[in-house]
Amino acid sequence: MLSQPFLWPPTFHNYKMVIVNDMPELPDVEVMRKYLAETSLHKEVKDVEIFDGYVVKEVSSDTFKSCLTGVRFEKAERRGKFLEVFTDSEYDLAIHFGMTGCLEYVPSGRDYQKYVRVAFKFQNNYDLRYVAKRKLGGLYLVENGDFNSIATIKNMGPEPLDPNFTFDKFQSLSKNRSAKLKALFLDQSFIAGIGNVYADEVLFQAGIRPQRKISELSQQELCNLFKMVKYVLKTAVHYETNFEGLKDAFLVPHRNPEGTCPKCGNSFQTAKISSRTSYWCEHCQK
DNA sequence: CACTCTGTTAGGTG
DNA sequence: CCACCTAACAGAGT
Repeated sequence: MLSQPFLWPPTFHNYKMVIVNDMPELPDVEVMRKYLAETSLHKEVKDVEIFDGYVVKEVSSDTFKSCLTGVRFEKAERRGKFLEVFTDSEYDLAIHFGMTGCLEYVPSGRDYQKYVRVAFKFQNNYDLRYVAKRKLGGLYLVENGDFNSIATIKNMGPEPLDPNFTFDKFQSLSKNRSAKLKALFLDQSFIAGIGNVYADEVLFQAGIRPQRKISELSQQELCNLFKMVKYVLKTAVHYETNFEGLKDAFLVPHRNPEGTCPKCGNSFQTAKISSRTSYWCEHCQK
């Protein structure tokens, strides 16, 4: 998503599509949530077209289609990297975008782009289409708002931007954890919604290298790390993950092999940590 | 052709 | 049983 600047910002009212190219994490899913809420609520779903049943999880395509035909989407919430769509029926919908998923709201007659997997066709002759190049995400049918029937959601750690997620909670979660910080932030059962890119960003803003362990941080470092979790995600949501607003102070827009640190100008270090590529600044992160 | 990218989980180890 | 680690998968891009 972050590497598609020419399509930003998404325009809700003339229904320009939201394209997520890569790596939807909490802020990206939040953009998608707003997009769905702006475009797709309170309209009857006349039909559900499933082009690739692989992305429909846990129930058959037929069940999925028949349970959601005739409903209206009433509310869109987010839990970690999941979008939770409440309908006016006993069935609700959860959407995970995997690595490459996105949504587009377009007139029903518009040609299908190559990777449309499912289309919800509304009464007003517009579609909400789930588009995904790689099929790592999926659509889940849940009953009576019980999103905890999805194991990943059930096991999720706290929602980082929830005001109830306080430093005390963060500190107690951090006790007895010996994994590298990078691996810890990738763990959705530790804190929900952070992925490879924003894990690097949080550690960059906190000035802490990804290989370190949470048990060896000073109280001041731990406190700062907690603040940066909130700050980074809040800022990315504020700018709707648009690079322009982030490029002067954030690592993310420069997170590529040629990129340099926006604070000191040095090249980034990269390494595989927890089998994921990490970027960090040797000078700014200790 | 070999290998990259990442979110999630399965499976192994201690 | 849990914390942790690694491999595997999806597939187009390099």
